[in-house]
Amino acid sequence: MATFKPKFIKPETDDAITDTSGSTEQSSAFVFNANQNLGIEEQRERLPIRKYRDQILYCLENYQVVILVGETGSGKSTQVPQYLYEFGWHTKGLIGITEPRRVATVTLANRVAQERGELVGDSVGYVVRFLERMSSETKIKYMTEGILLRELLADPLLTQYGVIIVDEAHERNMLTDMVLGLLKKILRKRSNLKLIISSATIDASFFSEFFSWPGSTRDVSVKLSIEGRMHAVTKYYLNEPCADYVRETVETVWKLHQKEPFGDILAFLTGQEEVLEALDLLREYIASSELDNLKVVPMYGSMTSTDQLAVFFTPPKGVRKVVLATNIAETSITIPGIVYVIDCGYVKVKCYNPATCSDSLVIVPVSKASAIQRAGRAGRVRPGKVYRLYTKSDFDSLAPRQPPEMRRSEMSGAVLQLKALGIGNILRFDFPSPPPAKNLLSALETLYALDAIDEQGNLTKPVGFLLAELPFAAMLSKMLYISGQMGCSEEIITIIAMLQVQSVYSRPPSAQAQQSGRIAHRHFEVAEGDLITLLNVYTAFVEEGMTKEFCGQYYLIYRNLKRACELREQLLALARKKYAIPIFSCKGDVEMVCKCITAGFFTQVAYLHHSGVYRQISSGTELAIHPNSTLYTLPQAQYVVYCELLQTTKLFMDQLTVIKKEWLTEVAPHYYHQTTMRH
DNA sequence: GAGCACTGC
Repeated sequence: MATFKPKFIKPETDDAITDTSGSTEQSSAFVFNANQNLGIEEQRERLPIRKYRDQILYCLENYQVVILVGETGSGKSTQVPQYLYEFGWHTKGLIGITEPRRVATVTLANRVAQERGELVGDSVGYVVRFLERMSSETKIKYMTEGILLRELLADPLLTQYGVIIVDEAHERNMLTDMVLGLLKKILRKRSNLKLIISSATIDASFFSEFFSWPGSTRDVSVKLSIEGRMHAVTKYYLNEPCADYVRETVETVWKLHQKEPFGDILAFLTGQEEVLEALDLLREYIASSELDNLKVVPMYGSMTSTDQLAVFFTPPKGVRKVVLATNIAETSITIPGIVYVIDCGYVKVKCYNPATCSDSLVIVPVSKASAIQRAGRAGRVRPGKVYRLYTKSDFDSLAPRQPPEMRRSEMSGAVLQLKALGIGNILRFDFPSPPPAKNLLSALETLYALDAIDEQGNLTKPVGFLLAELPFAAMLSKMLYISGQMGCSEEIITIIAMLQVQSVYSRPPSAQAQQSGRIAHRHFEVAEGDLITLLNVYTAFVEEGMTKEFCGQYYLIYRNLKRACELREQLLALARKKYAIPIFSCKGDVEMVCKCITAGFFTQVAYLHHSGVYRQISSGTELAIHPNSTLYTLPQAQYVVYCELLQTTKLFMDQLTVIKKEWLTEVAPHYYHQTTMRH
C-alpha cells in the first residue's frame, strides 16, 4: 500500500504525487472535512451528493448521457463511481473516471479505496503516466485524460468500459475536448455505453447541446444539478476602474489588514514580475509602519519546492499571512486557511497564431468562470470575502469563459492523434468547439513538411504512425526518429526530456538570489545554444548524484529535473523496445547532435540579415532572440533553429541552436531546394 | 537589452 507521509517528499518518488498533505491537492470533496471524527460510512451519508444518489442512478438508467452540474465540494468525484459500483454497474464493464491532472487522479483513487476499506489496486485503481495500480479485480478506474486517449488507439470503441465519467469537464483542456469529441462518436456506435459529464454551471447547456443528435427519438442527455458545500463569499467591487492593479492590490491588502478580522489573504496577479513587484511594495509598507503582524509570501511556478512550501505554513497566532500568487493558485494548488481573496481581474493567456506559427502571450480580462473560481478560494474554511479590483459593470460584461484551449492552440499533435484513430477529414471532425480552420491547415502543412502525412493527408509509414504514437510534439518525435539513424539517440532523448518539463532554471523571489542564479546558470552555457546547454545541465545533474544540494547550488528546480529523468527513462525504454530505435551515444560529437536537431526543426530557421536582425528563412519575418536564451548575450550566429516562437513586444525565438546552412539541404532536401531559392 | 500563466500522454 502506498503510505503517504504528510508534507515531505520521499526522494525516490514523484514529489507531486507523494505530497498529498492537502497542499497540492485540489480535488474538492475531502479538502475541508468538518466531520473528521465520524465513521467513513457516516461521512459518506452526510455528503451533499448523497441525497441525489437515486436520481443519478435513475437518470443513468434512462439516458445515455448525464450532465452533473455543481460547484466543487459536493463529493461528485468520489461518490458517483461508488454509487455506480454499489448498484452493479461494474458488471457491465469498467467504470472509468478521467481527470485533468495526475495528482488528483491518484489522490481520488486512494481516497475511494480507503472509503471502501480496501487497498488501492483492488476494486479501485488508477493509471497515470509512469504510475499504475490496477489488478484483475479493479472495477473503478481513475485515469488522466491522456491515458484514455492512448487506450483509444488500441481499443477504438472502449469496449472494456460500461460507464465513463469525465470529471472537471468545464475546464475544457485540449485533452478534455479530444475525449469528448471522440466519446460522442463512440456513444452513437455503442448504445450500451454511458457517459457522465461533471461540470460547473456555466457550461452545462453547452454540453447538453453537444450531446444531442438527430434521429434519436428522445433526448440523449439530461442535466442534474447538485448543491455544493461552499461557504458564502461576499463580493466587493471598485466604484471606479483602477489604473494600476498591482498597486491597488497592495493597497487593498493594507486596508484589509487594518480593518478586517483575522484570516489569511490570497491575491491573484498575472505573472511572476507582478508578484515580485507587489511583494516589494508591500514590504516597503510594512517596513515604514513597523508592523510585524503581516507575513507576505510569493507563489509562482518557477519557484523551487522549498520556496513554495512557505505558503503552506500556518502563521503564528496574531500574524496574518498574505499570499501573492499567479494563476497557479486558481486550480493547481489549494492554499489552506484563506478567507480573503483579491482578484486583479486579469490573466495571462497563450494563443496560437497560425500566420506566424507562433504563440502570443497576452494579458486579458479574466472570464466570469475564472472570477468565480478565484472567489471560491475564499469560501473553503468559513464565510469569506472577495475584493474584485474592477467595477460591478466590468464584471457583468466579462466573457462567460475563456475560449477553450482547443481554439487557442497549435494542432499538429491533435491532428496526428485523430488521423491515427482513422479520422480522415479532420476539418469535418465534430469538435466540441471547432478550432479555427487556419490552425488545422497550418498543422497539416507542418505534418506534411515533416513527412508524417502524404499528399492525400494520410499518415505515412513508418514516420507518421511513429509520430502519432510518441507522446510529444511532432518535431521532437521526428528528431528522435532521425537520431536513431545518425547515432546520437542518447543525447537527443535527454534533450527531448528536458524540453518536455517546465523550466529547470529557478527564478527565486529576491533580486540578489536572481543575480546569483543567473551567474550559476552560466556555468552550463555553451555557444551552440540552449538545447546543448540543457544537455549539459542534465549531464551535470546526473554526474553529481542527482541531489537537491546540487540543484540548490546551481539554482535548478529539483522536481523538474527529477521529472526529466523519469521521462528520459520512459522514452529510452519506449524507443528501444517498441520502436526499435537504436540507442547510441555520439560521445561528445556536438555537431552531430546539432545536425539532428536541425533534422527535426528545419522548418523553424532564421538567418542573420546584413542589417543585423534575424529573419525567418521561409517568410522573411523579422525575429529576435529571446532574452532568456543563452544566445542572447553571445555574438550572433549566421543560422539558428528555434523550438519556440513567442509574440510579446516582438516576435522572439527561444530554445535556440546554432546550425550551418549546408545542413539544411542535407537533412531536408525536399523542403529546402525550393525555399532557399527565394534569397 | 527583454521578461512564461497552467496542465497532460
